[in-house]
Amino acid sequence: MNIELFLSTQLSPIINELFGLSSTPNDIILQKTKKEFEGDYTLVTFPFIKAAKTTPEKTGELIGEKLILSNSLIEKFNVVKGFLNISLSNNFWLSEFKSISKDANYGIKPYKSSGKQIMLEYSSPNTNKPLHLGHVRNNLLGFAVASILKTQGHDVIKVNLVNDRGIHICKSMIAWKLFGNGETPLSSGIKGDHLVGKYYVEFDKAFKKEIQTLIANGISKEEAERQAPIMIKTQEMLLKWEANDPETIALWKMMNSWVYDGFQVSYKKLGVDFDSIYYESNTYLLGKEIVQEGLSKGIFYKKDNGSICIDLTNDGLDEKVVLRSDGTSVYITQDLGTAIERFKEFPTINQMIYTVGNEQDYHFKVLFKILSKLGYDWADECYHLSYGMVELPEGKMKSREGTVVDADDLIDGMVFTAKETTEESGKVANFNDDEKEELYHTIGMGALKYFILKVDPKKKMLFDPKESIDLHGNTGPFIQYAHARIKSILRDFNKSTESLTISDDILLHDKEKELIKFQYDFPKILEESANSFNPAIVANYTYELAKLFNQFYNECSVLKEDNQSIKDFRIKLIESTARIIKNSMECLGIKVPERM
RNA sequence: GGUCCCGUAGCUCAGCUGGAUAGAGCAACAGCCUUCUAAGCUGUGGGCCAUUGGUUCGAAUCCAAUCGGGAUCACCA
Repeated sequence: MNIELFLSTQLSPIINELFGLSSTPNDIILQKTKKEFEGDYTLVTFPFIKAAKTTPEKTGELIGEKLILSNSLIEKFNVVKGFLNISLSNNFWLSEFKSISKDANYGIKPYKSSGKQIMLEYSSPNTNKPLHLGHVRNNLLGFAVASILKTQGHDVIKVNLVNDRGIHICKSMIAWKLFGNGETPLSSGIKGDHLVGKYYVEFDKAFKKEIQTLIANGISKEEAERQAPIMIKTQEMLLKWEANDPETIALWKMMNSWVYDGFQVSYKKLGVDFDSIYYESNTYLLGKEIVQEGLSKGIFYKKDNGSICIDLTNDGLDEKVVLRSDGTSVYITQDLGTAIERFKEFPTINQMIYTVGNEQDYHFKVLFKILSKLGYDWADECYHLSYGMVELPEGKMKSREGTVVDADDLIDGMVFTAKETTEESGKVANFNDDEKEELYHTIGMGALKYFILKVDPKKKMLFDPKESIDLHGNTGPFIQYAHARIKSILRDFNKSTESLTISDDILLHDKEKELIKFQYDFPKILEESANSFNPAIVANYTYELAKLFNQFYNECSVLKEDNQSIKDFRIKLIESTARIIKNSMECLGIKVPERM
């Protein structure tokens, strides 16, 4: 039952009758009663006191007295200033719980039941360096949002557009050629993406050195950046690549394959996956015809120097080049082409989501605006899932300067911390080695994923490498622990929970009632989280649920409860708590252990 | 300079479609394991919600200005 709707349907006629108003149930806004007051839902009566021509207290009393007579589910009320606190009956909550308990997928709509198909792009790494903490946020966010959208019955297609070509890729290639001495992942024992990343840094070092030499010879900084021999060689390499030079292509393929092998390992550790992977080397020429189309429609115009532009100044944006004067593509050219191509390839998709950092907010504004001007009505269905940067105490991470938190190091470090803490606790004595390894990974990744996903994606977040990610308090392992505790009780119970029935005459303990009320909210939480593309809502909800369980656990015994019907009910209650914890953590890509 | 985002406890974050005395966690301090897993529970201290105005019965929340931080405005991606 939708409780708010039920209550406002009761309330609306009462208010109309009492005060001569003409409200509809939709106008009646209820909120959950704050913990420190008695009640389940609260109506704020301030808006009615003018019509009621009396005090807020009296207004609440008048409404409350009528309300309580209207339906037996409404048990009692109290008034504090302008707040009418309404309590629903014990039986009402019990019967709500019965339907929650019965539904193994409570809150989760059947897959593909909405009829909506959504393509979600995320990850989209460059193949010149390993993944760092910023990419980790992108990957976890994209994966989580996709999972959450699935709970709403949407068909979600996860895609990865790999940035595998361009001048930055050539930088690693040229540095390897110059300084690598044939080093390979096999010969060096270095993970492929890290090896390529090493040469990306090498390039930057050599480049800077050359610039300094040139500047010492009296050349300006800008000129030096252009004249640096290694930069010239890199540009030549890019031209060769575009001309399909066999030797260059072979080098490019070899180094990229190293990177893919490396990424594969990292993706597996992160637990993310894709339905399809695109490569920019296949798509970078897309979009040129679109430019011609826009030109003939008069949406774009050619400047004197031959470049093609669009004027967006009337839309609060600037003039934007969509094709260079030499006829080559810019970044937005291929994004236009890729978008149009995707809607051709998947004519049934209703929405396209791009998981990309907020430093590209402007780019996506321009992209969607241009698509709209070109007459593609689905442009309105394109959404930039923009997330804040991960910053270190000293500021932004920079790959070239090596001031990044490496993804693999971070993951391995978390798993190690989990191992240390677990071993210290002495709780894994009867685990075999495989089970131990799996548990350490589950806990370590749970801590890392939760740490990242609990913060609002839109906001930038701070990570201090000196302070390791916590395993206590508002953390992933806290939630995992609550789950493991429940599973431990259910194991000790050692009977099927299937046949247990929930009695109608149980007087609910405060914590039991809170747990039911909280579980009742789960579908709305998923919906809200999906609508706002915000996994943090699910994360924080799950933490609150786990905390509530811990409080319950502390105050109420399950297995040692003498009253059989209360005991059965509690078994059902914790079972459904565990299920919701598991399902919501799954939305975040976090596993929950059976024991820890 | 234009545009956009952000300033909440010492630190990391919730709360922001306006509502009651602004919440968690970490860190600090004090309690709770012969009782279903103490990665837990309970309590204490800690706040001019950046500042100033405005709208409102009511503002951390909405509006404006100011100060502070960041991003972006490439024929880079």
